[in-house]
Amino acid sequence: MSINIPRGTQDILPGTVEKWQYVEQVAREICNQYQYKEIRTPIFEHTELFERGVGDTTDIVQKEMYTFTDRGERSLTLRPEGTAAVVRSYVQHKMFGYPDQPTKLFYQGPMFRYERPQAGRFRQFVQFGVEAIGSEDPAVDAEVISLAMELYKRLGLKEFKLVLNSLGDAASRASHKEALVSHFEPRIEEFCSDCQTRLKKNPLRILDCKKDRDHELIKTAPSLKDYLNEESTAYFEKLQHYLTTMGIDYELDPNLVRGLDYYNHTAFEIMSSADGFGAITTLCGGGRYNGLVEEIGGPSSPGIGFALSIERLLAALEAESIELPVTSVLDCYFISMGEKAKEHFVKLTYQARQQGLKVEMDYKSRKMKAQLKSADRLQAKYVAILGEDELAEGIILVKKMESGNQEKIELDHVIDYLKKQ
RNA sequence: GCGGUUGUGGCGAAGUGGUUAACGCACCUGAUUGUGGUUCAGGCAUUCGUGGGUUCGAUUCCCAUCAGUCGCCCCA
Repeated sequence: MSINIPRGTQDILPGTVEKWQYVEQVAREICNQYQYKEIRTPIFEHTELFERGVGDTTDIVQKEMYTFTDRGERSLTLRPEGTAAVVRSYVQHKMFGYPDQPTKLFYQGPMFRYERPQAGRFRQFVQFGVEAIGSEDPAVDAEVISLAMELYKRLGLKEFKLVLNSLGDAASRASHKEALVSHFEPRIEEFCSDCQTRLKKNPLRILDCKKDRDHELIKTAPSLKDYLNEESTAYFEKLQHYLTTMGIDYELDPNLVRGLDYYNHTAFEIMSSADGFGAITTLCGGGRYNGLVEEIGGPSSPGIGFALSIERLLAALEAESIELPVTSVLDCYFISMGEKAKEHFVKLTYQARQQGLKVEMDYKSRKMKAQLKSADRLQAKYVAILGEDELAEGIILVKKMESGNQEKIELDHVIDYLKKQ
């Protein structure tokens, strides 16, 4: 029995990998324009980092981490998200002391969560994310959000929307949570079993429940908005003002909550609204985390960032039938008839490639017809045919595939000829 | 962690309790001693995810298990 790929992971094969490369390239271009610099951190960290950074009450930490003990008895964890590690690095390398704050970073790489896979969800998935640490200014929030929106826009996506909310500061959040619990608790048995567990874990989620959405208590529930203090409200309004002046449309959703503990103030999601997209519509999630740097052991530094999944991005492109410009053509396919010609091509393909040409040859001594078929499949612009007769004459037949026109070229001049085309 | 659904060649996909497991695509070979995307002919699964059971006999029935897929929880 052969061994298969682990559950929830995927091989990205030629034919698909080009799409990934294209998306990654566009993301890098945008980051360069926005002046976000790439950071690469390990794919595993001390388990404690995520327990403290992500929050040990979250589902991620409680049941989704790939945690293992190494030979030195250290508890390590395959990173389930990127922000904690970036912040760890920010603190460890004292980036808060760098000139030109905020520190603007981006990362891209695999993340790992032990979950049941489904459409848009994997155990290993690739996130692209940015973090801007060291400034608490709604203009930075606006910049970060606009960066994410720009990526989808540049790739040609149309059916997506920005959803925005403010969670306020920690105090606002806590008092709202308390209010929610005392609002629902007396009659919680009227709600579904999910909501009953939500009451203790994350009461805000009850507002979101699909089953209980018509319950009167949901309509009369205390709104987070009413628990935002003056500062939080002003911050949120300023951000909205900036987005409006940038021409970025958004939708306010008071029930938008992010799953990780570290968020406060700005929370946002970019969601696909394309038909036929799976149940999971979130393409990108992000928000502000003003307490996180301190939590990780650094000086109090406010930050904001987002993470998006390349898998979901590609799925969204697919749902909208958007083709990325990734086709590749071959300059020339070398067709050999006979052993001598093939031997000559071993040298010729090498030389052609040194000259910057993209060429291929046959390695299976197939019939000319089969070789021409390959040339066709590889979208070769030209084909160069060499057999006993040509070798004797010192020439080679160069055929333009599109027109079918064919001419004799001196064997020593093929590369030059091809380069001029 | 829970639930639905599927599992036959490289891919797609029929099928039946019983001597030889359709078909399509792809691929290879030949018709055409050296010219592509057309045509025609031929080739390509000791085998129907895996293990066990029922049976004279199972790819077809039953059980288990694994995997894919979709959904719930939650999230990117």
